[in-house]
Amino acid sequence: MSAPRPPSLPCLCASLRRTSRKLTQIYEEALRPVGLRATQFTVLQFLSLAGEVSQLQLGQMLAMDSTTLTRTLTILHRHGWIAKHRGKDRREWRLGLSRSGEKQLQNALPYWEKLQADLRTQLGNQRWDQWMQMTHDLTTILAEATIPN
Amino acid sequence: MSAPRPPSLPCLCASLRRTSRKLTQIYEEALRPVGLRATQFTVLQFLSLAGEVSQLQLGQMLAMDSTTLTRTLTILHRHGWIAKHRGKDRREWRLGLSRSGEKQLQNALPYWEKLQADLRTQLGNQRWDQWMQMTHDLTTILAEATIPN
DNA sequence: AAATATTAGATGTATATACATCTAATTGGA
DNA sequence: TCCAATTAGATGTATATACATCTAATATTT
Repeated sequence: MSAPRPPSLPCLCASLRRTSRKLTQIYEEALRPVGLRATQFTVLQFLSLAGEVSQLQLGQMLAMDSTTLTRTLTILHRHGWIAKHRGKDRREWRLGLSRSGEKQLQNALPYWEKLQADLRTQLGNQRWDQWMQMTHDLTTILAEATIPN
Repeated sequence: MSAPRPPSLPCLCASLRRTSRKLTQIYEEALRPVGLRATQFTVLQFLSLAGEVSQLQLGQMLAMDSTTLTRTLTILHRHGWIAKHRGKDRREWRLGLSRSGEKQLQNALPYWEKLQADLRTQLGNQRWDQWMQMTHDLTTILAEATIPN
């Protein structure tokens, strides 16, 4: 028995969150063998690409509240995957990947790359590219938008 | 000082989740006056539109694990917004809105409608419609997709 | 420089989310 | 009918997420 087709939802937030849940389930299944959750993989990969940043900067770039990052970083640090030291401003953390964190990211990358490739095939190049572009665009627009009260 | 532009992310999941976080923050701010979280509003609105469904069906249509719904429904029921009774199959719940739940949804709708309208303006009709379509489409594709191991 | 305001991150709390496992009810077979 | 297998939802646990509030450090004002 196949699942019923998902109904369309009138709320953009509801519709996007539903897609996000579904996609996250798929990515987390793929990353389960390496023991990374979607958010954890995202932080590791981002630090690898962006180099050293503060917690606040990391939060801004991922549209994640800084206090949310406190919890995520605690988990990653507990595993030994994060290198952190105080900045010139001693309130802030300068964050990067530890040696072990680089290693863990390398462990995860093959699973991630395979899934990305499989999804690209499923969606077709055009739709895949459109999604990559549109998610980035909307994030940018929302970051700059002034929503009236 | 304006926030730095969000960098593009190579991971579809990361990019979509970032958009989802940002959009959720905006919707939750708009719904705060009525005391509803995004997920809670979604469930109330969905039940209003779909009528009586079981917990499992609700979960399938929202791409939400049934055990996640147990927690969300507990909260909504505590507020008195959910009507539930056992189905012919006595393991399942038949779920609907209570009188008070209808009322609460009505309270929320003006805030939701205003935000939807404001966002439609910000994005432009074309991009808005594209988003409504693409989120629905991707959810459908992912629900039917067979991702290789 | 001293007092005040602001800022970075931590902590308390509530909800969101899903997996593993459990219980109770139902279904399918022998 | 009786038993095994399946199924709906509940519960335990871990993480994700953000707001309100707190502390310590920095920046601003007088």
